[in-house]
Amino acid sequence: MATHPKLALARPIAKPSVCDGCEIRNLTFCSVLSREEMARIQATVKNIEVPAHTTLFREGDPADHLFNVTAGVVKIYKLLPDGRRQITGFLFPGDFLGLAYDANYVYSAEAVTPAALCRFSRTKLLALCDEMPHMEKHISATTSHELAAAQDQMLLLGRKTAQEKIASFLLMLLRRLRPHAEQPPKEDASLLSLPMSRSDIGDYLGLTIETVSRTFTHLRKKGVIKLLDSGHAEILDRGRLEAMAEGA
Amino acid sequence: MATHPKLALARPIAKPSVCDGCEIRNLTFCSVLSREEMARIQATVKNIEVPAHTTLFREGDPADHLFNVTAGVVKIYKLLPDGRRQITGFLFPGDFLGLAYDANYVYSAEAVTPAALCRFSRTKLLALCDEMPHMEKHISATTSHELAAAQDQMLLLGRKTAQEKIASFLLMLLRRLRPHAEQPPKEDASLLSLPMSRSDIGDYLGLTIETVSRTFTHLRKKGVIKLLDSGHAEILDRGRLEAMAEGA
DNA sequence: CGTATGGTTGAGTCCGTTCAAACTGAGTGG
DNA sequence: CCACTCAGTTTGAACGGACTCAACCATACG
Repeated sequence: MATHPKLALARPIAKPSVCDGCEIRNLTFCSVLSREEMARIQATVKNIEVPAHTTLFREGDPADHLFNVTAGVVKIYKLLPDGRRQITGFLFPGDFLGLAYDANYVYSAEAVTPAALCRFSRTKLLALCDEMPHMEKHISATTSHELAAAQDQMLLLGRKTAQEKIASFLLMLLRRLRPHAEQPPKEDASLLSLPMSRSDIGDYLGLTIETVSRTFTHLRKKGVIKLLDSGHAEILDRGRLEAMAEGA
Repeated sequence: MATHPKLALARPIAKPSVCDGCEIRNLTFCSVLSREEMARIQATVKNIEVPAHTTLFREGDPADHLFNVTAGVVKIYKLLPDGRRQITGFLFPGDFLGLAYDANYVYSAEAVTPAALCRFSRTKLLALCDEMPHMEKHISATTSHELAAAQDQMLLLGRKTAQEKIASFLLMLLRRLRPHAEQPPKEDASLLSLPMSRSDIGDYLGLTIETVSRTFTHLRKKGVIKLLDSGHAEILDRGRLEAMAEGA
């Protein structure tokens, strides 16, 4: 699969004040923090960069850390004993990561592309939450949001056809992934990068790789999308795709 | 389907101090409230009782209220335009209900059995959250819990077979539904009431009613469960069922 | 180049669906 | 008390969408 070597270097981390130059700060709970509060957070944070396919943690591991994705794409997933896998989410810059039930992670996390993350000590961040209720509020709003998204995904997994699933997936990516880079809508905003493998897409949508591939070609033949290469697509008829996603 | 006429009357509501006698208080955020805080909450709460199949609210409705289920079973679900339905959860006494994205419900809710609920004004409860951080913390912990459950359900919907789905479902009910009434484990704790219709079970598991029915009989013929009537079952071999639920 | 990995395409199969009919049990009214 | 209805459930037979198995193709890499 086409990797994205530039991504890992796209956001050089300035050592002295990591968070000041943070381009995705306004997407996270950091956006509600004052200057002093940011300083306290920064004392507990570590910026990490990982190559693609790095496992960040596994389901069942002690949940020592929480993360914010700052660059790249991360997937979270659960496994059945025989290896069947369900990807429960793709995470993009600004997304929060590390939900734990009591003290252990309830899912595994792996970098899809080269990725950068802010790593927090779980206990320290939770302690800071007690002192900064507005931050806690932001996090809990995020969790509610994720729960709503999870329910949408349940509808998709339980009741949509392969074609509807793929259409929904492409639209989700279009919403979440700013087209290619952070350039303004110069080029048509319908260009879409598919950083994850067909296998990942299948495990996210409850399909096999073959069905994913066939459905892509089917949409291509219908003239709804254009496949540039396996990692890039263009949405030719967004309205049609939106209709398909809801089964119309 | 067999309704449960006794349920609606099972918890007589004493007008003067509704919450004092609340049997499920320790299951909700009320458990962390002091006496004075309870009094403030009580001023905003209304106890409602509804017959089976009452719609509490619909997806898209203005989210004016939040609810705690105090008796009975409630289902929450989402619909596709053509009527396909995904039930995203069954709620039991103690469960919290009413997640809203901005100001509108993101799912519909309907009583499965006769049910009783505490109804809160959303704005008032959110205001009280600001003053009672421990209550807010409890609610947000609940939301995290629900998110973890939602991810389990995604694994089920995306990757499990019909048999594994039904096995998982029965075990979920066994965990959530105290066998029959609130009597201590006098009778064997493997008795299970199935208050929802086959259609509800199907829409919860991403199956048709026929497949649900067939899978039940299949499990019966295997000797894993016993079907008393369409609304009651007995788990004969829990270990086997647990193995089946995970695909072993 | 040859090899490897991931993606596409084809053929055949199967699990769950669809369509259809029979059954069950609760409620109703003669 | 029984006949009748009706909604929900069960069972049967046939179908089909997605899966499995397998071959082929494209791009990356040593």
